[in-house]
Amino acid sequence: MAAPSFSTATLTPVLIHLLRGASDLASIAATHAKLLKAGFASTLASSNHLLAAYSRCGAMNRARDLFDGMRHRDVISWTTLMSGYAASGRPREAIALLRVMQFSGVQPNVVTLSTAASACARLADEGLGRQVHARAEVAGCARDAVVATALVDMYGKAGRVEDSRAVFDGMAAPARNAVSWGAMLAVYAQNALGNEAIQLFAELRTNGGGLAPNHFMLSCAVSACAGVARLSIGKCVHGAVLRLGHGNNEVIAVALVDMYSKCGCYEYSRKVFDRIEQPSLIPYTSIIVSAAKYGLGRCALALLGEMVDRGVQPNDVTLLGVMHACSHSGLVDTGLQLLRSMQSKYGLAPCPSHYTCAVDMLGRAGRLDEAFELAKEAQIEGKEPLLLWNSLLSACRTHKRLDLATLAGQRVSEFNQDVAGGLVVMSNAYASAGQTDNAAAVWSSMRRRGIRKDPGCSWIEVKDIPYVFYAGAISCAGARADEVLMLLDELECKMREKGYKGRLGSARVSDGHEDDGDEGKGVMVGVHSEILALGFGLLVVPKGMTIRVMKNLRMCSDCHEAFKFISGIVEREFVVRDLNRFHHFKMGACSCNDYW
DNA sequence: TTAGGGTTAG
Repeated sequence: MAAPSFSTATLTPVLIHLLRGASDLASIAATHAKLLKAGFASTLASSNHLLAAYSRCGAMNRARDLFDGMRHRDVISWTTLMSGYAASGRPREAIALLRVMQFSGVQPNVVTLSTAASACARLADEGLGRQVHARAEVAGCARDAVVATALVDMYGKAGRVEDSRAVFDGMAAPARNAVSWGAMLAVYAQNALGNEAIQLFAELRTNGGGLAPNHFMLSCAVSACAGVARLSIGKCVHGAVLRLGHGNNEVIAVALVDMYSKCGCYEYSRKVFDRIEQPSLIPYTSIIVSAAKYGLGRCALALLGEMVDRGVQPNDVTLLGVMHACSHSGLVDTGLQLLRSMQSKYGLAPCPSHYTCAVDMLGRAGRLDEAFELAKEAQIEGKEPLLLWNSLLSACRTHKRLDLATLAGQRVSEFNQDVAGGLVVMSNAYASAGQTDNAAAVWSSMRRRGIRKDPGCSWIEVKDIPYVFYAGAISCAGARADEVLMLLDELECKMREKGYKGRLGSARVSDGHEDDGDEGKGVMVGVHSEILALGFGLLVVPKGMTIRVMKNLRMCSDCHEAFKFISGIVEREFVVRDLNRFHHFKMGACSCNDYW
């Protein structure tokens, strides 16, 4: 019997099959050598297979050499190389190839253009993205499901949400599939437009042609609820997650941990986390960051220990979370130790944000000279030092160290970008020290320079509807506005009897955390937004239920005191989420023990 | 048949 003989015609498919399964450079190179030996390496199809294989394992230099040596290249060769560059973190080179390709007379197809759009998304480059969009229009494929979805994602990553939506709306209904819906949801969620995301998620039911939410859409929906702290909707989505069988999906679980934490329910976060079987880096980081927001420093430290014991390496975000937890629970020296040991213990160099956290921690503990030394030591470049000096400035104000405030204020004013926050703090430092002329000068300089600060606002969700309050503006309470003001008036009297020294509302030099409220139609000019939200909550949230107030800025110390008093007087529990953390008020005290 | 789209911590 004759020995089996393989012709090159049968050998090539075998080798190509080998290439497809190969993920390491060595085996790809070996197959490449065999193809060369068989004399088939230079056919277009084999070369394309080799290109794909090298690209898949990230060997872009090998792929490029091969590509440069090819006698003929078709649209697949070009697209394969583009895709390889985009996937290996070199999206700019991918886009550059698109130009050369067209120059060499090869026309891009839908695959090329979707690859190009996704490369632009990685760059978050709107200008390049628009060029790709225009090419897709010219080629007549801008409404192709994949191209359009990549464009939706691209505009979203570049922060152009309306353009994303226009592309999404321009897709013919049959072209819209689960991926395009998911992409649009992600755009809203990633651009802090949680309410729009929630609305789109609801639209899926009516206009989605029977599409069921998949794990992508669910994680986006949960994350959208987290962003706008919509607890009741978040719980509904959680229900859908369980019903649809995604209870064991780690990505969704992380989104849920984050959502419950941002909605003021740490216990639920913890429950969701505890159900994750082998939590990896991101779940651990997420629960640590949650614990930090609730001032659970020891708990965060325990979680860090647990993850290290399980062989999960923390990263810079994890350690920042632990430092915040230390900061929010008064474990100042433990937090500093962590900063000092992160390089030796975890191989991570401290980032500007770690220094900022440490400086903030020392500043709030009144250790201002140490904070100053650390701030000087931190060799930080770029935008970050603004935050660092700003936080120090704030601490100088609290602890009435005008000597250091002036120094920090100088550093803050060296930054030309986004100075509003810093100037407000500077003005408050003057005001606290009784230098009202200087305080007013800073304000007028801000007005002259057209610098505005985001207005402070607080909101409360009642029966799925968010009510947003601004300082001094009670109109959001609608017909109950007068009742709210009367209630607050009455509460203020009772608080005074119990020793409250602050003022719920009155005309005064702004303490800066809110500055441009209404002129005040009611009796309380200048009353802070969280007080109004609380007053409204006391009227409409049934007794026995916790009142949850969200705020976009840090709570001021006056309001914090007021909330403590009120919780004792009305015997109710309040949870306030401010910019940094949660405060749980109960029986006249706050869970933060006045660290914030 | 070798190339394409969406998710989680800060």
